[in-house]
Amino acid sequence: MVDSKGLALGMRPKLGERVADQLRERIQKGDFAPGAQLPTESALVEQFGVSRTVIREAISSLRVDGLVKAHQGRGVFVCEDISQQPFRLCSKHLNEKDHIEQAMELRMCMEVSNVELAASRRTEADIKDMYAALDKQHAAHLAGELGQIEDFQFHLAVAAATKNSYIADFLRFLGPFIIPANAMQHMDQQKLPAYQESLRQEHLVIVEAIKEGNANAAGDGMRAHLRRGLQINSGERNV
Amino acid sequence: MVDSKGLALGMRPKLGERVADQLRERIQKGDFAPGAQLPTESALVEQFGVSRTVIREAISSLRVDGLVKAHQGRGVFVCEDISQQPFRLCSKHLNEKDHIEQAMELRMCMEVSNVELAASRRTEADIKDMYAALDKQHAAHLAGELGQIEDFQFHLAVAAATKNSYIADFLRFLGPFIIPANAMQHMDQQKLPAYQESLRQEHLVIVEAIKEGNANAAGDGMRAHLRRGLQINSGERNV
DNA sequence: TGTTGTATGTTGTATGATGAATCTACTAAA
DNA sequence: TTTAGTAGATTCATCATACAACATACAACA
Repeated sequence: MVDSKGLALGMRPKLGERVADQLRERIQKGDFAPGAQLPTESALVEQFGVSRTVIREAISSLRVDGLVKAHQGRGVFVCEDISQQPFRLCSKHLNEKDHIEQAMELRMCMEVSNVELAASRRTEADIKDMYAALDKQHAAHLAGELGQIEDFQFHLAVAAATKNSYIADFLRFLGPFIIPANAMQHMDQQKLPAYQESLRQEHLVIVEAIKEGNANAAGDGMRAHLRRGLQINSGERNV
Repeated sequence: MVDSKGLALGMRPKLGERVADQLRERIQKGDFAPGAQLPTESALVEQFGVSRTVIREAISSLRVDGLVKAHQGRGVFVCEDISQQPFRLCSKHLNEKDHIEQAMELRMCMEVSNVELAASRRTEADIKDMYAALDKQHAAHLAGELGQIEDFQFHLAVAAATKNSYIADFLRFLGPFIIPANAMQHMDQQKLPAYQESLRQEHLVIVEAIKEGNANAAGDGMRAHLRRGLQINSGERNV
């Protein structure tokens, strides 16, 4: 213990997180090699001057992150392969604009290839799902809504046609980063219907290409579709 | 409390994880809507019949996963946007073969598009980095090593040339899923040098295309390169 | 030699208490 | 009535302690 109030650490945010960050850092710096045992909880209690509750909270974080593995009766060990570490799009180091642009670009990379795969593997049911999503989006547009959710559902239907669950999962993961970036909500109300109609046409081009099994055309369509969305978002708000 | 031994839950793995899984399920099922408050710790203690320690451990997991946010003095709330949820390739539902294939395919989708971006944005320094990685790989081959790490370094250098940190991060994330899948370690020692030389040629084709800014050629080269790796891994072990 | 018991150390779980942040309801003043 | 302020209740954060479950090493024994 450092003092009666508590803290060798500063304590602004939760103590457990601060301890977790420090341990994470030491692990990634190689201070604790893969496979090595971390100091015991009681040792960490002394080192950090916090209670065992906090230490356990910190180690719990590292465990969820797949960085360490705890064994009852033995100790806590750094994972040999950190392959279980999750992927995050942390926007800490980037400003909002770059964050959205890079996330969109990541999505574009994925989807252009996806749609090519989808074109070679789609079934009749997949095509039907895509049209169904487009119909729902159209209905949303007619109802005066933006239809962003339905738009995304279409892209998910394309991803599903790849028959690769990881691809669909990844697009689902990217979803929340993309949807709020859509510039439609800032768009001139006058121009909205025309924009929505052009969206629909782009989508239809993509579906047709997938239906025909034309991977190149599908890829080109998707690239053009997303690139236009990217441009609208990045430079031309309120045009 | 259910009985003196402790368990309304079964308890084989850690109690905290079981509670966390149940809560996660209820959240994703919509039982607790986004923004809604979870039952208080003491309420959960009664519901699950476990101690506060376990409940807090479970909530800690959900917090690290970005599913909930705890506020001192107010309660624990389901996140409005779950956009902070990390992405994982969990192989639970897939057998090992499908897992590797789908992960490889995900990588292929990414890299084919990456390399096209890289071809349009690369600087002299990027090209230099790529050649440096290839040289190291060649040296490793000559030293009788597999050079898988160096191989991956080359691909990271390509990703870096996109100037999009998320793309590079994502490839780094995929790395551990890919590297152990490489079939080189199962390959006939006689054929290894020839295989390594062909790898080198494929890599060189890609670099040349990037250098010339030829996105199509770079994409084709990468696609061919990775597709061959996929085939070797999937069907032709120990040939 | 091979097996069993025991001691010790580690994480997992339970429990009670205190502190800090927040919310609610009530009171007092304008 | 409206507003500001205060007191109390609620809730999570942290601390401290104790015991249970498990792993390991080693001594005791057949």
